[in-house]
Amino acid sequence: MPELPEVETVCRGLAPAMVGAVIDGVERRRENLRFPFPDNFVARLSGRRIEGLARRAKYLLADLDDGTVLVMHLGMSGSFRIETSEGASTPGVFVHPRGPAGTHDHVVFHLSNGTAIVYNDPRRFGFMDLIPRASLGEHPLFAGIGIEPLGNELNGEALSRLFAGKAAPLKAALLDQRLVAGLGNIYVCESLHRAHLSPRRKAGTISPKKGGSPRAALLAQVIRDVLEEAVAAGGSSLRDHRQTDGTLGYFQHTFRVYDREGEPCLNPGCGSIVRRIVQSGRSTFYCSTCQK
DNA sequence: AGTAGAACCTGAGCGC
DNA sequence: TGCGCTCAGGTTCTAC
Repeated sequence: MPELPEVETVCRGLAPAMVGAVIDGVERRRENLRFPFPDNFVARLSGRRIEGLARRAKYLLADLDDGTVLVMHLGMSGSFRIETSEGASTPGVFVHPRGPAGTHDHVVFHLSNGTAIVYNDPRRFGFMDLIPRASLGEHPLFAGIGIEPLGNELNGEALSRLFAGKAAPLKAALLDQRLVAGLGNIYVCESLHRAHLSPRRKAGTISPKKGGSPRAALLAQVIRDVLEEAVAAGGSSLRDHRQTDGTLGYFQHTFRVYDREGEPCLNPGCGSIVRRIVQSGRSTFYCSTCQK
């Protein structure tokens, strides 16, 4: 489910409820998600004040007042919702659309402001960890992670440098979190279509010369554009993904290729059929006429 | 160096 | 109504 824009949307939705609040208690309803919870998870969180909430790549980072960071990854199907003490009839409170209430609600943070932050994750590919702020950068999760696509580091020169000499397809290189951190299957497909670049092209060929190229600069720019537009739209709502207040993101209405196999390419004057291929075990959608 | 495949899970959608 | 199959936003491992 969540790529960078979805995690950013979740972060912005949770921040008003979480930042400044004290964690009065935590319900941890199972022993593990993708990984076991860290030792003494509940005890280490209880009584802590949340000083900030941020996103890095696809991770949510909650800064606690004891110098640790609560790290959260949503996997494929994780989502948060905010519940107030007034209950489900309160405007803005997410009511799960189907299934028995509470199914797949694995963690609940009870906050001093009366709200409960509920983590739901049917497939349980998400995980949570507690890491000292001072050593976050050296932690295996973050050491060697790639550049932030919405930060200042992403430009044509950076892409050229990162992809130089790589024989892997552009699609695989863009999905590699060690190079650029935060892109997922949807936004890679969309970005490559906008940049008119084939997902099958060798990554090293976007910039045959050192120091960048118009092609690399264009790719960097469309990645930023696509991500920023998706964040502005509140993310995509594939299947059961929703924002923290239960409303649907609507960026999926602007997909140009993703999940459009067999439908016409939307580039003006093209009209070729969008194709689906499999790369690195993932579906790739693209227009073989427009993307070279 | 790359890639294919499998693994971790549940649920939706489809053909029959 | 239900069975069996494929697919799904992520990541990480093994085996060629």
